[in-house]
Amino acid sequence: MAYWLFKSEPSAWSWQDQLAKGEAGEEWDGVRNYQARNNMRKMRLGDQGFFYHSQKDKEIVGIVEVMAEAHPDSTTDDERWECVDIKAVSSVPTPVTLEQVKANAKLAEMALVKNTRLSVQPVTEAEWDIVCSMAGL
DNA sequence: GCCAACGTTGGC
DNA sequence: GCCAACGTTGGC
Repeated sequence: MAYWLFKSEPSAWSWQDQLAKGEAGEEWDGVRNYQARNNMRKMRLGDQGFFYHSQKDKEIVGIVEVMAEAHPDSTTDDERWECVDIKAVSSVPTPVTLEQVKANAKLAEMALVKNTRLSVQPVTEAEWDIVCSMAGL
């Protein structure tokens, strides 16, 4: 199983919005970046990811699961763009801030730190484990 | 609100 | 195919 990180501006699509969708989940649409799209194409059913609030909060607030693999993005006719569907699994007991991630030398290679503008990122298993424990999981 | 980083577009 | 111009993202 692979791990990912989904970044969203709370004002556009927040963790609360995602939670409200429950088991129905939601398309992770609107991605217009090749790297992010390529990451989504690699996702498989059951893969898990962090849900990160950018801008104001800058923290990992929840865990999501891939419930549908890459398919055309319904928000555009441009067939270049695809998206996956994700559903909320749980909120994290203790949100992990960007500041905390930056302060941890073992997480220095995370795309969250190195490639700040990428909205859909891969997370290694080692990084996943560390962040989970920081989050109180 | 500013600005650095980076991706995309389009002229040549 | 290069590169300048431009637009967007996101941290500060």
